[in-house]
Amino acid sequence: MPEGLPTVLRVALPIPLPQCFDYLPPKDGRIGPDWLGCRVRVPFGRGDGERVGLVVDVGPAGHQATDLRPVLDRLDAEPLLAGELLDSLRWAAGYYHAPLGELVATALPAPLRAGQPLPDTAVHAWQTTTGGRAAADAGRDGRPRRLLRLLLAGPRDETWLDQAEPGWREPMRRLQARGLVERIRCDPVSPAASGPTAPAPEPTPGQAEALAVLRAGEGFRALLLEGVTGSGKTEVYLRAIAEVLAQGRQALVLVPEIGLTPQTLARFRTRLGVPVLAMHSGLADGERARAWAAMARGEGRVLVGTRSAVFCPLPRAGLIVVDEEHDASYKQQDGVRYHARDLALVRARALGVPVLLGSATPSLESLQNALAGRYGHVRLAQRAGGARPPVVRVLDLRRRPLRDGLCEEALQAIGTCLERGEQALVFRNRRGYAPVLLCHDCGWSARCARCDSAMTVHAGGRRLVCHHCGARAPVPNACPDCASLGLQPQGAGTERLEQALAERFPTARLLRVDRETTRRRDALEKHLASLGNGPGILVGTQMLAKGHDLPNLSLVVVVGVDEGLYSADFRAGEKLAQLLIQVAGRAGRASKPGQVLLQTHHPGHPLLTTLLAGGYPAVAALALAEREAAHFPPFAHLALLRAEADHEAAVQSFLQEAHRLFEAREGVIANGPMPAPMPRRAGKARGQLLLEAARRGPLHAALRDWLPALRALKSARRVRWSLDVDPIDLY
DNA sequence: AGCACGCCGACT
DNA sequence: GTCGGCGTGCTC
Repeated sequence: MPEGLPTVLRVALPIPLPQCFDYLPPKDGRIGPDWLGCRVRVPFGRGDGERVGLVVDVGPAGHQATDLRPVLDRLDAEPLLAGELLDSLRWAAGYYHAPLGELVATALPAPLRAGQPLPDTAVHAWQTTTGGRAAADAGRDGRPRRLLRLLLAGPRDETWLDQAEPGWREPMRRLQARGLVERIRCDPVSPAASGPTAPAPEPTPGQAEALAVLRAGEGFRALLLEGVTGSGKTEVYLRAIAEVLAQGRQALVLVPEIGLTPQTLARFRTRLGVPVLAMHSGLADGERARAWAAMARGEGRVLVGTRSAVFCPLPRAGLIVVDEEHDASYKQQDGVRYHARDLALVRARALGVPVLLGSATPSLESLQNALAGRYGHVRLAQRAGGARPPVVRVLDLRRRPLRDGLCEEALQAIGTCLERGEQALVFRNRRGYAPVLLCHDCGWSARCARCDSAMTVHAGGRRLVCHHCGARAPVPNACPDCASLGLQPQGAGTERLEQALAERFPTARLLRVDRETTRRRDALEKHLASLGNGPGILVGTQMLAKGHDLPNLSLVVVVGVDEGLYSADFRAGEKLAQLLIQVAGRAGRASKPGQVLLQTHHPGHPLLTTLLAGGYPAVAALALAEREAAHFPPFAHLALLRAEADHEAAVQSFLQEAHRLFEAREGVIANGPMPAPMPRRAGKARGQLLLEAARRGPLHAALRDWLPALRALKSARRVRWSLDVDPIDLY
């Protein structure tokens, strides 16, 4: 061993510092390459602070080692995070310019982050004992005896019992106490009983083509599967996953935040015939850790999860699917601001497996990759089962009176729809009663004291609420500026629409779905189930744009299209088109064609005329041409430095100094400081600096040099700042 | 991010 | 005379 350079463990810690930390072997132990990827408990900082970190390197100390401390404990006998996943985390740390320790912390479920052992993932089943088999015919009829009879046919695993016999645990325990049944461990890969599987329908030509493309190659390849609602994208996923399972490999399916419903999971389960693990924010920490561990051990075969599931280990990976790949919920908006779809691509490449990106309205990024030949591209044109696309009409609002946000023509269409015994959906992307409270005499409007935004009128016009900071206030009796009594709620949110529709159609069933009426994930399903298939009206926000099939829905009215037409955000057009297509897709899924009405004051706007004439592909082509001309993504790459502080001056001086530090470079432009679209929010002043580059290389090289200098700035200590690589929203 | 150390205001 | 404000510096 050379002098002065002892072999140390390089440990990544969950701390916002760019470097890793070197530690000596534990007091009595030796270290070797087998430590790589294991968690360790280490002393950290002054006093008796301790942290859990991950060994990411074993080798000679990076610098002269005089003050190194030994690790306290090794927490894993076998590496927890190594190989491809650790490599991908390293890549992500470099790409997002975040500390590796923070990526590791993001990838691990909370219990593992805290140092707990990898949880037990054994699957347990129940079977009868010899005594139990003898006793099955004797005794009274009842629940215990029914359970006993059930087990006579063979052992049943606990997941199966949960579904088939809710509340089975208590009677089963009593049977166990009488020595009639016993609990056994069973092989998780071939569970004792996985229930019946549903037959696969015959694939359509489009589906067959997509599957053929997937089968054609070996190793990594990306396929963009573009298909309208109801064209059978899920069927392609299911078949592709089934093929992967048949080879004994694992599949990861990413879904948007609101897409992970019990129905989705049930569909996967019954078709695939293997346990399907779920991972989403509604899960308890222990459950997440169990799903993660099951995948890590190769026992879990299929994982369906939201954004963070992209960090699950896949030792026997066969396929990654990203459903609704354009969905903004794949972008993490705090901490390490990663994009799960992009990381799915990176991991698929590193794992040497195909990745399937599905959407009715692909992101311009993915579309451009497909057009450039980097991704395969299959369009599923027609809806399965011969259903016809909805008829879209624009309702010109100019010079037409609005009744609480709806024009007479829309109201009549809703009436006709109800008379036919069908359902109508009124879509409005604003909750509350009215977006603005205005004084008709002097022009005053109610604004939030802590944000640069108007307060929304709620509770039928009695309360003011700020949607950005949650501030509440009563609606004043008179205008605070001119004492006029002419205060009027302007515009209509979902609450007002609901009220107006209730007045106009007093006997109709009416259901409002927004964040106020629907807090929990499964509440949406319950609400929709309560509406049933009978005639009725749904009023709601984005939450209604997808999920749950509504076969009797034949009319969609979109209120408030105009806000998206003239937004400052360069992605607004893309987002509006995606939303309109998603919502329109709700209409007429069964045999009858649906109708979609768009209320607008700008019937001639190119986005609307293009959408009507050529659908999403035409809008996307137009938007891509605009982006190329304006040097915006996907034809340029962005990074956004955001800052916020109590005082505007702190934000400004930090961003100015940051800009000054950013030396002129070939191929990278720094713009700003520029005001955030909402310069003050929840009492904090906010600002930003935007970096643009035609190529990623120079941008990342610049960031690598710039960030250490930024961290050293005195003014950086007076603000909260963060870097967002590939920002989705410019604020 | 924590956490400790360090120099200046209103309280027992 | 002290308790405590958060500015600043450091963490293998």
